[in-house]
Amino acid sequence: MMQEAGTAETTSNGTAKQNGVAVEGGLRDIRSKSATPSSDITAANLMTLQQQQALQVARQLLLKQQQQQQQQQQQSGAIKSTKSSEKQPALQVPVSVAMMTPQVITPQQMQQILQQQVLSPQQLQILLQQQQALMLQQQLQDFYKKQQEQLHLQLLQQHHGSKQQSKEVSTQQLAFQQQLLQVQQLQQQHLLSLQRQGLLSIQANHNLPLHSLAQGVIPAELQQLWKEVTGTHVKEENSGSNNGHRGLDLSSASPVPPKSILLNQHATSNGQYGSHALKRESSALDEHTHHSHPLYAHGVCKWPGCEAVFEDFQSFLKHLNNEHALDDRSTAQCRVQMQVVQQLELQLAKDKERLQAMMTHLHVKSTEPKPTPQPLNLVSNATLSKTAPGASPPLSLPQTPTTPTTPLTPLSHHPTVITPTSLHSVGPIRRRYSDKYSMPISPDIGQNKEFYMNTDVRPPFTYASLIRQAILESPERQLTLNEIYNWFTRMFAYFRRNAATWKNAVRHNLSLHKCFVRVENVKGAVWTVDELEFQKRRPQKISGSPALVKNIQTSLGYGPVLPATFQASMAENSIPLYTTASIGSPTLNSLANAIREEMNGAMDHGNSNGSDSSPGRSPLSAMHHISVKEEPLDPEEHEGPLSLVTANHSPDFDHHRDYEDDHGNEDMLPDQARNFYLHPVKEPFGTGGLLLHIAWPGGIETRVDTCRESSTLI
DNA sequence: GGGGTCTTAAACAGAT
DNA sequence: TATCTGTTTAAGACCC
Repeated sequence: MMQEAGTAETTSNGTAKQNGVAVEGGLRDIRSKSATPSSDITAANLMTLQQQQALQVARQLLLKQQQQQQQQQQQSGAIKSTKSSEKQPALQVPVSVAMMTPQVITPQQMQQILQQQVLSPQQLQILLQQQQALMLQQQLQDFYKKQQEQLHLQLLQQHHGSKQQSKEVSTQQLAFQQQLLQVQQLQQQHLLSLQRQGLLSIQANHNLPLHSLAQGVIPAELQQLWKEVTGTHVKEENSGSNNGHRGLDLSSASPVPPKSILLNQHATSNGQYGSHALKRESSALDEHTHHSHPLYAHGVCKWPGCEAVFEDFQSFLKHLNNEHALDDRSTAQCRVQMQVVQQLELQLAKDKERLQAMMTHLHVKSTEPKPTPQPLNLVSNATLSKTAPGASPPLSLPQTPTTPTTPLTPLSHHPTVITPTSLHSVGPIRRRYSDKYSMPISPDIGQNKEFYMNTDVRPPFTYASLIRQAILESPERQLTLNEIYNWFTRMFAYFRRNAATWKNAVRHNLSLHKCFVRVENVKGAVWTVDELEFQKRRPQKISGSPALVKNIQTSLGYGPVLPATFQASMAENSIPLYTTASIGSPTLNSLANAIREEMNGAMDHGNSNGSDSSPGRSPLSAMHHISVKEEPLDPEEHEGPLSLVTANHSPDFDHHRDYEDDHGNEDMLPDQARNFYLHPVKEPFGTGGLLLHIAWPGGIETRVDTCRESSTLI
């Protein structure tokens, strides 16, 4: 145990820390080490180009602002203090210029200038794109117009009121500072309020799949951005630029995102935020009185990147006021946090919309009255008759394969009604393994690879299945123990922590299951999968008992939803049980999905009999509309691009369903098909493919090579 | 309630 | 000696 703990420290890439920064940093490290290329490279490059363009625009605006500011200085005769300007770092000049120039600038320009101060071009590019989506820019413009007019008036008054330039400059600066401070304080109040909301939001959604942000600014990038920002200011502090009075330090006046923008940012995703801002302020004060603070938990300061430990709440408050006071550093941190929250909210809004559409879609489907709920030639009409008409098997967890915000894996038992609650069972909560039995592990991993890689969610597979998958994915179908470890950590964020636990479990499973064979190799001992042994367990117990079915499903990876009738059908048809081995191969293609779909169709029947032995379904089936229809199938009834009537030649298995490839593949199988039978003839350890012979009416056969993802007429 | 499966924890031994 | 690897046992949870 102690040894394993040590292993955890050395093999988890330092991700044992639960704070976001550490975790994300670890993820990034792992990603960079992973040989798997990112699928977002093209999109990322495109985004980078767009961001660079935006950056150029921002820089041009900065130059214009500088030029205009210089011209205005000459015209007004105002003497700027060269001393003060020289003091400011080059990067801060645009900010000061932007704030001090009594010229009206657009909110976009303002924001660009503001952010130019503390963020790198890449960071700025990201932020710029997000800022451009804001809607209350006109209000901001008006706000700043007024502020700048006041500043300008004050400047002129002070300018004419004094004849001594040095004194004039100092007076101007003081006025500027006062005005800026006033504006900043107003903005900061809103900023902190919103930032606090953002923190609460993040804490409340601690298990939010971070991968969901892959489409936008991924957390890792934000964390990196955050680190850079923090690092920048740490350097500034170390260089002594901070005078110790951060709250009043205007030497490097860093503007705060305008409050109107801040409000808008939340209003875009939640219209209640703005209206409740004051309430939250007051509630926050109440919380303070009870020694509860959103930025304080378990004696640790929750300010991003801080994590300072305090013995009591008062110390924390003191720390908060001193270390996180109103200054450019804090505002920059707030901006970053704001972006994080905004991204989360945007992503959440997208996913909510998607979820709503999916639920609506599935609700319509599930409530559609089936013309005839029972297919022909069903083996178990008695069991099927238990299914009420129209009570098609509910789809447990609908998700789109393109955005694995949550895994495409049904983690809960079939809910009668799909509710958001039923969909929120994602998380490290240990699920009963009957769920896992139903997982076709390879397709699921394929569909949810990004999700599992980036989200600390326990994969719904058994250790044995995962080990087998790891070994089968290897080129030589053999891995050392350490390589298996690496596969686990590479493929699943969940296994990047608690290494002592799961590594022990891996070793335990390797030793326990006969299907894992240890082979002495040149480079040491490697583990292989004895597929026959892996499959043998199933026929050994084939006796029609539930245990048999469960074992079959476990071995197949299709779970207990696979009805015994279909197993019997497979046995009769001499369909090798290693069919799924090819499915588990990297060459999985859409036709393998067809096989799964076929099985899922059978599963549907199994589910419809009300048996408790069907708690889960393939995640793919969850994405497809599957329904039982009476033959002949009316093409008009089909909503999907592909209408396939299948009638297994087995007398024990005959069902009809709609089929729609999850990739929209319409030409996979002709809809005139009346009979087809899976005839896998390949060996699973060969090319990893699967040959299927599909017999069509009229003696036409289609041979499908899953390796080549092609089909040819014979 | 019993059997089976799976996870987790732990102890132990041999190899490196 | 420390760590890794592999085996084994036990307990508990869950499902049928």
